[in-house]
Amino acid sequence: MTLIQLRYLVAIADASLNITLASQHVHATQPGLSKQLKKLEEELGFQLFVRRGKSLASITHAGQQVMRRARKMLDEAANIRSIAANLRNEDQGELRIATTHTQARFALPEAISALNLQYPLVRVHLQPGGDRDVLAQLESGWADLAVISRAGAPPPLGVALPAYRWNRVILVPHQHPLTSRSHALSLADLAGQPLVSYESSLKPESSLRRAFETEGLSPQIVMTASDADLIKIYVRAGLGVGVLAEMAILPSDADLHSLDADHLLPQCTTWIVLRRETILREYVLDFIHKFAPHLARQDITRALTEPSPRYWPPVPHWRERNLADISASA
Amino acid sequence: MTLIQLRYLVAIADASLNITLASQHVHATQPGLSKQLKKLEEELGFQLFVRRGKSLASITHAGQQVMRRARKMLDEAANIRSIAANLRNEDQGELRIATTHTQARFALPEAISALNLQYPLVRVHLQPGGDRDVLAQLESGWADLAVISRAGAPPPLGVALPAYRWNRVILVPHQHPLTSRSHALSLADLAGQPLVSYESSLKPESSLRRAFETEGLSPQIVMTASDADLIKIYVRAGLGVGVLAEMAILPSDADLHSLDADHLLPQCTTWIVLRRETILREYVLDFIHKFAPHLARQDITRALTEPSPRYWPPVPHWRERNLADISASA
DNA sequence: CGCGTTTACGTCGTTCGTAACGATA
DNA sequence: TATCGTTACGAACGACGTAAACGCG
Repeated sequence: MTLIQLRYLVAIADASLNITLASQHVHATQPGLSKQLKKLEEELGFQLFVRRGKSLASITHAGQQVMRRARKMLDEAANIRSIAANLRNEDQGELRIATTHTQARFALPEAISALNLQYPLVRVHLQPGGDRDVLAQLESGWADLAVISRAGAPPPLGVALPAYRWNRVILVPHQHPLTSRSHALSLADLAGQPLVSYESSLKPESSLRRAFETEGLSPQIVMTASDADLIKIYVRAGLGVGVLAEMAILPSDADLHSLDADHLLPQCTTWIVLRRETILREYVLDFIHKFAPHLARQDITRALTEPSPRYWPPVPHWRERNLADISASA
Repeated sequence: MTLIQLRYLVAIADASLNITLASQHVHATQPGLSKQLKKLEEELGFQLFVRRGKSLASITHAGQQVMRRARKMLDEAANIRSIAANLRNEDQGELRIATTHTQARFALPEAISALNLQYPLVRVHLQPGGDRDVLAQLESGWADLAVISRAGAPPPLGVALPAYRWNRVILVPHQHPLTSRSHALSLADLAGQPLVSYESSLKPESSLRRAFETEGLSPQIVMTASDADLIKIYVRAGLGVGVLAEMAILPSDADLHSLDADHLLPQCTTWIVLRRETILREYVLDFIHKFAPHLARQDITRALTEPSPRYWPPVPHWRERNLADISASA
C-alpha cells in the first residue's frame, strides 16, 4: 500500500470511475493508474471496484470502507504538508471557499482583495452553491472553508466561527404603497403583498416562512432567485416586494426604497465553517481574521483543536463591521 | 512523503530516538532509516528532530505535530489491512490485550483458551498494568483492546462495552473473629481491622476509601499489592483482612473464609475498551463475544461507529456469567 | 470507429543492503 | 573502545511513460 496508490484510488472515485479523467487530475498517465489500482487490489486481496467488461461499474462495499480510510490518510498527509509550508513561510498556495451567492457577492470581496494584496501568489477559488452544497464541499475536502448563514443555531458540521450578524430589508420601488404607511411595518402588511426572495425561503424550515407562521399568516412568494441582483431586477420591474439581506443593498440601489425589517424577521448570523482537526495555512488564518476581525488568530486555532464549543467575543453586526473594517485598515 | 517514511519516523520515536533499535523493530537496516528520515526532512523543509552531534536529542515541536498525524495515517493503513484480512477470512494475526492483573489471572483465561481453540494461529499478548498504563497502551495503539474495572462511570476514553458486574469479598482465615459475628458485617467492623487490598485502594478516588468516608470512617490499609495471589498469601500469614475481587476466590482457597461484601462496597463493572473508529479483526469480535456473551457482534460494531452512547443489554453479574458460559458451550 | 482499459516493453529513478568511515561518550 | 549515525557504492527492484492491442458502445 502506497500513498500514491491511495491518491490514485480516490482520484478514480472522484472522477466517477473514469480512469483516464482521473489520470489527468493527478498529472499521471492512465496506464499508471490502472496498474497501481491492480497492485493495490492484489495486495489487499479483494476487488475495490465492480468491473463490467473492462470498465469500472461501481465501488465495492469494502471499497467504500477503504475509500473513507484512504481519504482520511490523504487529508492527514495534506495537513503535514501544511505544517511544513507554514513553517517555511510559504506565501503561495490555494484558498478554496465554498459559500452562498450573497456572501460571495457582497461580504467577501473586501477580505479577498485584502488577502490578495498581502499574498499575491495565493490563488482564491470561490464555489457558490446552496447551503447543502456548501457544507458538502467542505466535508468532501474540496473547500478549505465554508461561509454560510443561519437564522438559528450554527451549522452542525465541523467548527463554526461566527463572522457577523445581519438583518433583512424590504425592498420596494419608490412611491410603493408600503412606503407611505402611517404605522410601523408589520408582517400582516407583507402577507398581503407578492414577495420576491431567495430560493431558500421556499424550504419549510426557512426563517421567513416560520416568522409568518408564528403569526398565523402565510407569505405569498411569487418568485425566488439564488441571486440578490435578480431579486432587485424583478422588484424594479414591479413584480413584487423584495425580501433580502441588508448586505445586498448598494449605493447604486438608490432608485429603490429599502425598509428596515429588524423587528419583523429574526436576525441571521454568518458563520465560517472549518473542518475539525485540520491544519490551516497561515494565509487562511489571516483571511479569516480579515473577514471577521473580532476573531483573533488564537481564537481560531483553539477552536479547531478544542472539542468543546467555545464562547466567542461579541459578534459584530454587519453595520458595525464595515466601520470596524475601515477603521482597522486606516 | 511515503508511508514507509512515516513508519520509520514513528518507529524512531517509539524506540526513544535510537535509530538502530528502531530499524530492528521495522525489520530494516539502520542506514535505510537514516536516509529516509533525511529525505523526509528535506521534503518537508524543516527538522523533525533536534540533533546533538549525530544523535537525535529530542523531537521538534513541529515534529510532534507531524508525529500525531503520521500515527493517525498508519492507524488508518492498519485499518485498511484489517478490512482486507477480514474479507479474506484470514485466521492468523495478533490479539494484544492490555488489562489489570486480576482480569488477566481470573477472568480472561477461559475466553483466551476458547479463542485459541477456534483460532490456533492467533497469537495473544497480555500486557498487565495499572489502570493508567492500560488506557495509555490502548491509546498508543499497542493494544487492540483494554479490559478494565470501575466502580462508577465507564472510562472516558474510546468506546467502553460493559462485560460483567462483580462485587468484592472479605477474606479472612478460619476462626477469625469476623467469622463469628452475630449481626451482619458492617464497615465499622472493618474499620477496626488491618486491611490488605489492591494498590489502587490507596488512591483517594478509590471506591474502597470512599465507602468508608461516606460513613465517617477511615480504613487502615496495612498492605497493598497489585496481585490477588499476594493478598491471599498475606491473609494466610495473618497480616490482616483481605478485601479483593470475588473473581479471585478459587476452590483452592477453601482454607480461607470469604464473606460477602455486596452490602458494604459498591458494585464494580468490568469494561472492554476499544479505540473508536477502528476496524477489528473477526477473531477480536469473536473474542469479545466469548468474554462478554451478552454482547452480540452487531452490538460491538455498532458501538464502534456510533458517536452516541448506546443502551446495552442487561449486563450479567460474574456469578451468573460463569453459568451462562458453561451453558453456552454445552 | 471513438473511447477507455489493458498489456507489453524499455528506461529511469529509487530503495535497499553491505561495507567502510566518523563521531561521541 | 564500544556504540551509534552517516556516507559510499553496487545490485535489484519498481514505477513511469510510450506504444500497441483489445472490448465495448
